[in-house]
Order: sequence, then structure tokens, then C-alpha cells
Amino acid sequence: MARRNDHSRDELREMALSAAEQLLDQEGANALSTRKVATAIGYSVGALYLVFKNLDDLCWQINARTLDRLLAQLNQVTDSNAHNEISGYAHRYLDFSQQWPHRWTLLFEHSSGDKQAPPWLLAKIEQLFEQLENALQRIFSTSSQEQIQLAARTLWSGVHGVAVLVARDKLFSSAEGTAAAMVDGLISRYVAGWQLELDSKGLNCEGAEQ
Amino acid sequence: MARRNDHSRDELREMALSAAEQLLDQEGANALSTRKVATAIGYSVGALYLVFKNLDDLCWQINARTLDRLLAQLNQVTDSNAHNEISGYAHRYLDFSQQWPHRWTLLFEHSSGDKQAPPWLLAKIEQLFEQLENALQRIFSTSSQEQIQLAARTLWSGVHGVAVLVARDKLFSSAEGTAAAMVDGLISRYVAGWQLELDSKGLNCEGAEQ
DNA sequence: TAAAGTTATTGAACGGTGTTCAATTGTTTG
DNA sequence: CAAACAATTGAACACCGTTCAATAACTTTA
Repeated sequence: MARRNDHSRDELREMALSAAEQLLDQEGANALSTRKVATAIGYSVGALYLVFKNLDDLCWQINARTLDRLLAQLNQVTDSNAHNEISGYAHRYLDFSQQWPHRWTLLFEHSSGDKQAPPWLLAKIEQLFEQLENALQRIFSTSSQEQIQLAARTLWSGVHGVAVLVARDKLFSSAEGTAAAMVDGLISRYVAGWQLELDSKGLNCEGAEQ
Repeated sequence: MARRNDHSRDELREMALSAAEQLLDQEGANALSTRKVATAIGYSVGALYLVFKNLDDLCWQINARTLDRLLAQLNQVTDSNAHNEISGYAHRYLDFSQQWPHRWTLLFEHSSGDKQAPPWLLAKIEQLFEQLENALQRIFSTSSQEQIQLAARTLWSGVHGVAVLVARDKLFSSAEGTAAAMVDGLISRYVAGWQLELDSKGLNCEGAEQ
């Protein structure tokens, strides 16, 4: 064998990632193996190691694509109303986690031994936070940057937590729209509670809208 | 070799679980292996299969113990004030996840292929929910059982989400008490928002306490 | 006590995994 | 055409979970 130039390095990388994603979608993260990916693209095991540092690297590169998809989906949200925007992010996040359960799981649970996620991945996650912070800033324009950041992380943690429990099917007795209702309640009550908090620091007894 | 009655079956089980927990704490879930556990307790690999169905079973039995510890820790919370009680649960939950990161991770992320967690484990988790629901009931006595259940799941999801992000170190720029502050904000704002929601259905402009 | 029976325990074997790297092969150059 | 080069292979190594015939140790029987 030893074909040459059948595929460029980038083509090979693309083929491998696609095959790996397909395997991931169909059989879950546990079924991902270098040998299966290699077989799927018609190359030998060793060939993968010319393109990926190791299996971990391959996983992180899948995660990079997953995160790009996710961000693209979130960026489709365009609503002048900040509350609706936040709610839109949350629901799309939830949808994504249900549409691509294995990719989403790999993204947030894959931890290579004890090493951290690569910095370029962390940077993309921060991008996600910034959008949320932006929307919160529009509602709570008088709050400090620290308060906004903390709230963004809190809300995202909450939504993420819901997605986790849905994915792991640990909500029990869950009708169709349970997760969506949880997310709605989480956001509107948190925001309303925060507003009340600010109001009570200023004037007393001003009706908080919605 | 082939010692007999050196240890009863239960003793063997206990030894294996202890050794496995120690391995888990020290090297993480990925390092857990039947061979290492067997070596640690001075028995052969095959001996483990007399006591556990397989490695998965061993993991679930570790999880059972972890959940018992967690519930015991949560049950130390005794506060007549319902809000404080909920807050107490949340903080102890957070503490636990940081004190036993690997055990806690195994408990919530271990998914054996595609099989579900065993029913006795799910029952214990529901026990956790019930305590939360109980406290919420005391605050929102006029709300329906469905509303209470939904809120309990939402709050728990939120706290769990915070714990997940802390464990995976994805909060960024996190000072010491960030997680605790997030949990505090989550609960008090959610509760305040909910109260406001109910108030506005009744009379207008009643100052919501705390 | 000696032999037979019983049971606890072993560890080699099987098929899988990630990873490496000498060997091989196809292409290009002199 | 031969020599140099680079792309690709796949056998080899060290692990993994799991099984099960063989064996060692204890118990019962004669």
C-alpha cells in the first residue's frame, strides 16, 4: 500500500473528524476508537497519528467543531428585548444538547486524565459568556461588571445543569416540555428577583414590570 | 494459593470497594481498573467477579456509598427557616462536590454504555428531591405540587450546574467564594422572583420581604 | 487416617484498547 | 535507471474487561 497524495493532510484530518463524529453520534463516546476511525476512512491506525497528537487531541478537535456549531446556533438569536434574547440563548442551548447529545456530552465531560481543556477552547466558551453578559448589561445597566459576570455564570450554570439532568434522564416523571418550563422559570424568576433586589435598594414599593 | 475463608464474601466486597474508592480519589475515574483493585486487596482479578457483576457494578456500588454520604451530609442541615434550609442544602452539596470531586463526578457522569442507573440509586436521588420540595412547600404553601416539584428540580439543576462548572474549572477568573456567591444569588433571586410572581397575581404593590 | 467430594480461588487466554516506530512502498530527483 | 525522499503501514507493546478450565485447600465420608 502506502498510497501517496491520495488525500492531503487537511483532507485526511477532515475525513477523520467526520468519521469520528458519525461514530460518536451513533454509538456514543465510549465507542470512539482510533482503530474504528482509521478503518472508517480506509487508512491505518498510524496515519491518524500524523494528523492528531493522540485520541485526546482528536476529541478536542471534535469539541472545537461542536462549540462552533453551538455558537452559530446561539448567534441566530436576535431579539431587541434583552430578556427574550437570554431566553432564546437558553432554549437553543437546551435544543442543541438534545439534538446532539453525544457531541454535547463529549464537549462538557471529556477530561483527558487531569489536563485542562486547550486555551483556544476556553476562549470560545468565554465568547459565549460575553454574549450573555451583553444582554444582562442592557437590563441591569446600573450593576457593576462583576455583578453582571457573576449573574451570567450563574444563569449559564443553571441552564447547563438542566441540560445535564435532561441528558442523563434524571428529571423523573418529565412530561414533554418540562425542561423548557424549568429554563423559563429559572430565567424569569432570577431576573425578577434581581430587579426586586435593586429596586428595594432604591425606592420602596415600585411595581416591577413582568 | 487459593486461600479459603481468609475473608468472607462481604469482607472481600468491603475491601474491594475501599480500595477502589482510594484509587478513585487519588487517580480519578479513568485510573479505576479491575486489575489495580485486585492487586490492591491481594486477590486475583477473577475474585472480583465473584463479588461484582462487572466493573460497572463496582462503580454503581461506589456510587451508592457516595450518595449515602452525600445524603448524610445534607441531613445535617436543620434550620427552621425554609430559605436557610434550602441554602444549607445547596452549600453542602457544593462542598461535597469539592471535597470528593472524583467520587461526585463518578456519581453523576458514570453512564455504562447506554444503560440507566439502577432503580435503587434513582430512589435515593428522589429522596434528595423530596427534602427540597418539603422546604419549598413551607415557603410556597399555596402553590401546586407540580409547581413545587418543578421548582425543586430547577433549583437543584442550578446548583448542580454550578458544581459541574466548578469541578471542571470552567468558571474562569474565579476568586475563592465565587461558587458560593453564585449559589446564594441563584436561590435568593429565584425565590424572590417566584414570590413576586405570586404577589402580582393577588394584590398589587405589596413589599416582598427579604 | 486416607480417599473422595466440594468449593474458593486462580491466572492464562481472548479480544479489545492507545501508541510507537522500523520497515516498506510510491514518488521524485539527479 | 538508480538513488533519495517522504508517505504510509502494521506488527509490537503494554494496558484493559471478562471468562472459565484448572487447581489448591478445606470438609466429609469410609
